[in-house]
Amino acid sequence: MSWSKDGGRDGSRAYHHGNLKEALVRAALELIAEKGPAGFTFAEAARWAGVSPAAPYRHFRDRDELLADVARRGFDILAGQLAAAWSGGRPEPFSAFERLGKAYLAFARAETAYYSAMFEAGVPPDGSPELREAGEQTFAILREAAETLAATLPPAGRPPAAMMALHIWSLSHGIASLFGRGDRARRKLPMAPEDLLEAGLLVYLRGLGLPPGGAAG
Amino acid sequence: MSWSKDGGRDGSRAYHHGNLKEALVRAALELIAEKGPAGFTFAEAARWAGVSPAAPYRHFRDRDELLADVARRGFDILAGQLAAAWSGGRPEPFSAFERLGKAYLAFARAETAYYSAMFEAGVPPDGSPELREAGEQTFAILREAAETLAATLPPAGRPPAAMMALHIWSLSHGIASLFGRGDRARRKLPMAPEDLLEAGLLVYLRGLGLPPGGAAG
DNA sequence: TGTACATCAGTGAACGCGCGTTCACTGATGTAC
DNA sequence: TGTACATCAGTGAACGCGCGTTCACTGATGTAC
Repeated sequence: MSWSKDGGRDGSRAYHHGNLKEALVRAALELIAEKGPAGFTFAEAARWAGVSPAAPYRHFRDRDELLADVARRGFDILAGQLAAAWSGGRPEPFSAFERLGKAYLAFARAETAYYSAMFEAGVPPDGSPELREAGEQTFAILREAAETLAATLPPAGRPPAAMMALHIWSLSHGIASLFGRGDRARRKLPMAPEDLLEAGLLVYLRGLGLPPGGAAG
Repeated sequence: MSWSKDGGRDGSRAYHHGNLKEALVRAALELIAEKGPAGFTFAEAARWAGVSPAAPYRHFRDRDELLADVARRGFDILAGQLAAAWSGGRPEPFSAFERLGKAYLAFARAETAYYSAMFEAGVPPDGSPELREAGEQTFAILREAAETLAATLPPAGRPPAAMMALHIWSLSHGIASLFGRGDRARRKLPMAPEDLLEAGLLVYLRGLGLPPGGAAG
């Protein structure tokens, strides 16, 4: 499918890899998934990509820069999935909001390697402008969703939409980190993480006055 | 204060350290605080404790066992602080519950090294019976608090206390992990994490029918 | 279309370093009598 | 109270290993003319 750039020249490796940067990112993800964010080295990523240990230095200053790039890509992907789940709040904000939370959990489970690079590898959230930007764009989606939902709420005692977004993020993140991850650090839970989140969201939104006319709990 | 076992014999180091296990744990905490759970090695902990690199093997099979012991101790400490904050639900469950949440945040901020050993170092929650037990005892406190609080709630549509406990844990944990930590992986927040948690708890409990007669929001 | 040349993305050998782990050992401590 | 001995908790030297990083290099690619 890809490889069109190198391929064709029988089986021999081309001198230029052609896509080493992407290959290193994929290697990092593979190794993180296998051994956690700690157990991955620059040299090993190079080996995994089939390249000499000096080659990665053409693309990343060091291991940390590679990790930060992985985290940034993770935020881009997460933002995309959240946006798709939210889908402009259609058909109506309440159910779209629930999809949003579940998309967060699904990401944590399916993309554990990204998730731990983003949140648990010690990468500082504003270590690079690109990373900070990607993180903010992700949060912007949550915030927009919260704003749309807030507009359907009784105005009395309604908290700022930004705060609602932070609550939802924190709850989803807590559930994902403790119970929803795809690796061996997951804790056992007597129910599906999605159900735990859904129930929590329902209680929370009821505390805000919802549902006034929406779906019944 | 301590050292009574070795001390007295002028300034020379006694051949036996006397408290090496504790010293290694302290070394691990120091190093985790300084460089994150990834950046700490068995050999460095030995050096930090002023002991030869072979000495730790008398007390821990390997680095992972040391880390798991740090995590276990962390849960013991956290359980103690949560129990103290809850304080049997006195003077009344609602305010005690808020203290509980804040104690969780305080722990994450003040004991960042413990916190990351417990939750972010990749230590599997049931890697050892002691660790699992300590984790369960911690959760038992949350659960007891939730049960006491649940008893004050209107019974209609009240979720199981265990689920309430999980919601509160997840929310607190999410806020602590994202915004409340004491290290450089903390995200910026336009308010105190404690306030974010308090507001979230209030909404959640209102969604459960609280406060019927308790403190006003 | 062909040639010369700059640039780019790799190689592979080399280095110093610190880690994990082992080993035979030794000094200190505790206990039996 | 003193002696002999077992046990315990450390030493320190040694090892093989893989990592991070550098260096001069070289093959492939793109471009000017």
